[in-house]
Parts: sequence; C-alpha cells; structure tokens
Amino acid sequence: MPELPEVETTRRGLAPHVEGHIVTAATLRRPDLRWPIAEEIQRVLPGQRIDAVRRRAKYLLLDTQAGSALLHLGMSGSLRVVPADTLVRAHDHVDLVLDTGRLLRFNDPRRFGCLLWQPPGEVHELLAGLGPEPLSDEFDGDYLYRLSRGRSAPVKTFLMDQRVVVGVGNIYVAEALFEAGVSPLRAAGKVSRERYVALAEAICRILGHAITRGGTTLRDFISPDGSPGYFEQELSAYGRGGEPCPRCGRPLRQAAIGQRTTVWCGHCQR
DNA sequence: CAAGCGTCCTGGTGGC
DNA sequence: TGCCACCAGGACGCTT
Repeated sequence: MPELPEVETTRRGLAPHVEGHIVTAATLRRPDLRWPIAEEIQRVLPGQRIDAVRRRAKYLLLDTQAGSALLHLGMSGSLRVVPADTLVRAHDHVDLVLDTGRLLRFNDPRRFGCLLWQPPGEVHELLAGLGPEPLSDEFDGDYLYRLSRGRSAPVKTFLMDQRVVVGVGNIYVAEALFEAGVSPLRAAGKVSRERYVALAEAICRILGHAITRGGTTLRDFISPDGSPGYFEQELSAYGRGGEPCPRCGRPLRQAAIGQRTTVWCGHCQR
C-alpha cells in the first residue's frame, strides 16, 4: 500500500515521463473515487503542459499553468505510465493521455483515492491543515515535544495525526515506536523531550531508508506491477503480533489503539 | 480545542 | 470445494 515512501517513489518514477509534456485528453471510466473526480480534469487539464510533479504528504500534484491535479492513492491506488494501446484492466479508472503517446493510468481497486483540482495560487483545503513533512527541517524532537504538551491521546495516535506530522502511517509508527523504545499507549503529553528526539530520529531514519529502498522499484516503474514490497522482511513490530521481540525475545503484544491494530513489546517499549 | 469513532470500498484470508 | 464474515488501510467529518 502506498505510504509516504511509495508516494515519493511514484513521484520520482513519474516525473521524467510526465514533466514538460502536454496532457492531450483525459479518459474517465467512472465518475467518482472517494469523491467525484473534479470536472476540471476533463474541462481544464487537456491542452495543459505538466510543469512539475510534486508531493505533499501522501498527495501528488501535477502542476500546470491552469492549476494542479491533486491526487491521493488511498490504500490501493497506483499510477503507471504505459503505452497508449495498453489493455484496460479492472479498476483502471482514469487515463491522462500524454503527447508522448503514452498514458498516465490511475488504478485503484478500493477507490479510497481521489483526483481533485487545485486552482492556481490556491492551496486545496485538504492540504491546508497538514503538519510538516517528516523529512523537513521543521520536524524534530523539540517540535513534537512542544506540540504534545497537555495531550492525553496515546503517543501512537498523536504521531499518526496528519496535523502533527504527515506521512506516518500505521506501519511506520509501529516501527518508530519500537526503535525508540516508547510504548504506543503512553499519553503523548507524558513523553519526555529526549524520547521525542529519539522518535523523530527514528521516523526520519525509517522513512528515509524506505524511500531508498523504494528507489529499487523505480527502474521497472513502467513495467507491469510486481514490485516485491521492500519492507516486509525488515519490519520489527508491524504484523508480528505474538512473535518474539527481535530485541528481547518475549512475545510481541497486539491490541487495537485508536481503532488500529498495534504491535509492540511490553518489555522494551515503556 | 481535543478525542473518539463511524465511514468509505474491495481483495484477501481464515473459518466452517 | 464453496461460501461468507471479517479485516486492513488513510483520513474526513460528525459527535461527544
């Protein structure tokens, strides 16, 4: 599923095939994903040149002079650049036809994704309240420490709040908490400055590493899917409930925190 | 303002 | 073997 590293990988894979090229047409095979697809995708985008492909949080923006297509991959979405005669498969919801003779094809089985429009000079309201990028200078342990004071929600929930920091999903938060030795249940406001420093470092390191690994799938980005999933073997906590803790060997605990399955070591994480 | 929870959707899994 | 209930996931938006 596309987490921040996959979205960044998608952006990097897309950019060389898309930037500087003109969208000649848009084919919509269904009117809505999570929300109705913005009408500008068919009315305004065709004829425009894509100047840049940007990422904000898990959103991608295709910038043109007339505005930006704003898309989110949800949990099952993918974007591929394919030859124009490529067979349409299930859940290929949108094609942007490029002047290169290829298509930018959006596939999303579960339709948690979206394809919206951001007029020039505006910031879409979905992006307006987002917290800092985890790999930017704005994000560090001090920032987390300051923002968390007085918060009673579990630190896991706090870190997954996109207003606090973007791009930290259920998988990476589990890994970061494990690496930093912090219990996901601890109230955010009761976590010390030192431990937030460790958490921020863990988040940066894990996301950065995952992006590096995502880079390996860049090469065959255009070819049919089948990317191996770089992370599964490397995960310490996520998806390993009941298995021995990689550090102390005691069984990892699993429970729901904030409606989300959470795995952690009751011994190593305090 | 903060926190908690329902909701959207579909493929994959595990149980019977 | 077939069927079905259930779960996973991000994030909005409503309620408390």
